[in-house]
Amino acid sequence: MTQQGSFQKVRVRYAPSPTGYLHVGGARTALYNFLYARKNHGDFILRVEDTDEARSSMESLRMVIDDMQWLGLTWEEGPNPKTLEDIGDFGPYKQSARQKIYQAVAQELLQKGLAYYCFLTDAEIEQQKAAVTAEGGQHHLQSPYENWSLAQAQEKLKAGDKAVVRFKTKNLKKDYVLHDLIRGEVRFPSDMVGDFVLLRSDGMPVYNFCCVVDDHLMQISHVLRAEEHLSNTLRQLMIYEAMSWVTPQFGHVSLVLDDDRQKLSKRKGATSCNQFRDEGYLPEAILNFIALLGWSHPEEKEVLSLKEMMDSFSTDRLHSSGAVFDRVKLKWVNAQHLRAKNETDLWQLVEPFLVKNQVAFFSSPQWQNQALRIFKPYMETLVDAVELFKTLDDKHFQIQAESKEVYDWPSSPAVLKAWKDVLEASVDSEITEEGFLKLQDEVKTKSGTKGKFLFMPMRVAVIGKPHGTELKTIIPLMTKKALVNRAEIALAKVNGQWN
RNA sequence: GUCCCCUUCGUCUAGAGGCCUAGGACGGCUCCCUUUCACGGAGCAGACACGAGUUCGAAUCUCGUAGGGGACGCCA
Repeated sequence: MTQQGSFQKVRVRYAPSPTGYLHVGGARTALYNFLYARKNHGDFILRVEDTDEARSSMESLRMVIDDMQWLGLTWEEGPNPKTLEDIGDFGPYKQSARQKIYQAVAQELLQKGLAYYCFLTDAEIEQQKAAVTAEGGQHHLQSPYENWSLAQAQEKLKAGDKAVVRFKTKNLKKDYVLHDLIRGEVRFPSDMVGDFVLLRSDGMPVYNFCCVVDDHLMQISHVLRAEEHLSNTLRQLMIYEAMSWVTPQFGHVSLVLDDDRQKLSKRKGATSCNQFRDEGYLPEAILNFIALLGWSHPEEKEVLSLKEMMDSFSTDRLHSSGAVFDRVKLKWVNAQHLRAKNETDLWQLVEPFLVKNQVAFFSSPQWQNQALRIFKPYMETLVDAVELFKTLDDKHFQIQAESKEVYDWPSSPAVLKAWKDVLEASVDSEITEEGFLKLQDEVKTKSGTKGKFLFMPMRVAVIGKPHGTELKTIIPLMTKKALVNRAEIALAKVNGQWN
């Protein structure tokens, strides 16, 4: 009999296999586990499932850990984020370093006759599969070795033959019932699976086996994981029963899908956390957005801080159908978090993007704060700052094609001429908001225009396009010299040709 | 193919038998604010996959059908 529940303390884990970047689907699973731990004053453990030696790498582990750090999902136990050395009392936390543990458990199952050495080769398995498929039957593997005695098998092993250890699924109870936190009662017929591998022929354990062993040994109380593992749970339940171990509470969250309702794919755009970081997304926005893909706040709040999520998280608000990853809504969520930041903090985030794109800026914090105050409502991501700040950098100044219509107005040359003259006549080297308002009045009188016929040509002469920020707010951020220079370029253009 | 899971506006979701003429958010559209754009504000359109039951009453419970997804590895 396997029991469910009855653990001293909430202990949850996120167990990535380090075979690439941290995918947003994985990040969501990590987040749910993290939130559950924080809400229930439990432990959050990072376990590294690196038993697939061919695909796992230290570089990938590094990437996953960096992304988790960036997101702010911290763990009590697992690899130290800097040194990668284990922290915690239940280590090692890398499965590749736990082989002896798995082998001991496998031995116990072997001794009890609940598992057996199987010497079937790949070719033999293929052959058997083909034969069974031909007659349309169920293709569970039938191993001729399932009833061999341990001594018999060990002799063959000594002779140098390679064998895997298989779990024996004959003689088990008819079906297994899983009480899933999200899906309720799920019943699996035990003949759904055949004798599955526990240990590979090189002694390395296979996922379903080490997962159970580790969850038990690490005293994991709750397992929140992706739906793709739902049918694996049957195998795991069988192992728990064979070892008479108490099972944790399982909860299977559904998959994150692309807009074509397929599993999220790279072809449609970013899918990994580091890509979103490069695209100017805030970690709190990513967290907020992915949390809402399958979970909802009790008061239906949409813009949430990590703290608010930690305080209000519960598994009963997790739901079971697949969720499409809507990049448009992610942008909106990002904009909300971005606008909630004060200018000083925001500058810290924006500056690296400007530097990377060689956009010049003034070092004065007053200038930076003022610029951000103006640009914030125009920004959805940090990269948006690049185009915005370019308008203030002379080497990026150019009259955009969309300005042509404005320049074709008969009154526009007069406005530009007046603007340039008035600017040059001005005694100040920096133009304040009040100063600009005076100049603007002069231009109005001199050119005899008003409304959009006045403002649009002037805006083109300042930022290179007819739409954008209010002139009186942006002009104080520029030097008179730069403004005169731009006015000259604009005037030359309006008098010349559009090519 | 077999087994398992899922199915509410285009998308994310609220909804635990009467509070549902189905609520919110993103997106769309309209209007307001505004010299433009953006922000902000107000409003409009838009969904219970289908079919049978159970019940006085069903988005909610049951069963079927259809569609989607997942698993069937010496991957995780």
